[in-house]
Amino acid sequence: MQQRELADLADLAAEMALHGKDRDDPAREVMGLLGDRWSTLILLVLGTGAFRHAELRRTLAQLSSEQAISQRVLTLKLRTLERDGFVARAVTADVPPKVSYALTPLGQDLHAQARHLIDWINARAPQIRDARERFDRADD
Amino acid sequence: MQQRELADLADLAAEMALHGKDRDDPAREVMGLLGDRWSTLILLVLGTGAFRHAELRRTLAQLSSEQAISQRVLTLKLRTLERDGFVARAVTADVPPKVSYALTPLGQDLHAQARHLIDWINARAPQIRDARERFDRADD
DNA sequence: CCGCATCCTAGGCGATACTG
DNA sequence: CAGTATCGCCTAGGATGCGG
Repeated sequence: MQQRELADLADLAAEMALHGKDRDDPAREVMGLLGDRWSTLILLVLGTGAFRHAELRRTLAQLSSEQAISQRVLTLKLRTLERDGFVARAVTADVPPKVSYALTPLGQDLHAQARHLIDWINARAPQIRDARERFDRADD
Repeated sequence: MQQRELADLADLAAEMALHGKDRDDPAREVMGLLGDRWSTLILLVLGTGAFRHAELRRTLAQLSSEQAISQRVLTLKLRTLERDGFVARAVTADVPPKVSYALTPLGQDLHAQARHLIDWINARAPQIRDARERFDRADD
């Protein structure tokens, strides 16, 4: 049971690219995006079309059932998504200028991955809930 | 651009199941698992077989390049994974008793999802890095 | 309307020391 | 060896107020 891993572990490390800890390596960070409070939801909403900042904020509030994202955090999340190339920020030449956000092709691709994962989880939700119930009961 | 969403948003909400905020609904929490510092890595390692607590801790340390998980957090993460039915905890009747952890079938399934996602990200890593570089350069 | 700066809190995580 | 308890840090994220 000791030698077995030596081969496997090598590519595991490569897979997660966890050499240092805060490498600029996308793997951990993108996983982090999907796991955080808002990014995935933003992805889901932008998947339906382009949104302006305030409009997006209102929509997120609806979806999240009255619990709104602060504008500070929305700006932060959009910046991160934009920096990674998942979201494009467009500013009109109007006066006053209007800012709108939309998914890039890469962002649409990520959006698809996220949906796939969410669907998988939702399909397993009953199993998971059962497991939790059993665990909490056994534990007394 | 306003009416468009009304239909879509309904199932978006259902999809993420974000009714309250801290529902016992698995979707957000499992996404959170994948995004946190250790859970995915634990999944990856347990994907190669069963491990005892200390052994697992050492292995994780290797993979994460000398940055070890604290035993407190390892216990926490294993508990969460166990509670959700992804990991099974087995105790031998020996003296002294030995504890070992392994993936359940559901856990192996999640492991496969995680790998798939990681592979997707790694395949896009160059694009993402390019986007970042462009963003950081433009931003001055 | 968009974004920034400031302040504050809750929770994740690490370190250490202690029990069965 | 497995697990718990205490502590302290550090970051995500909320609230509010200002400037463009």
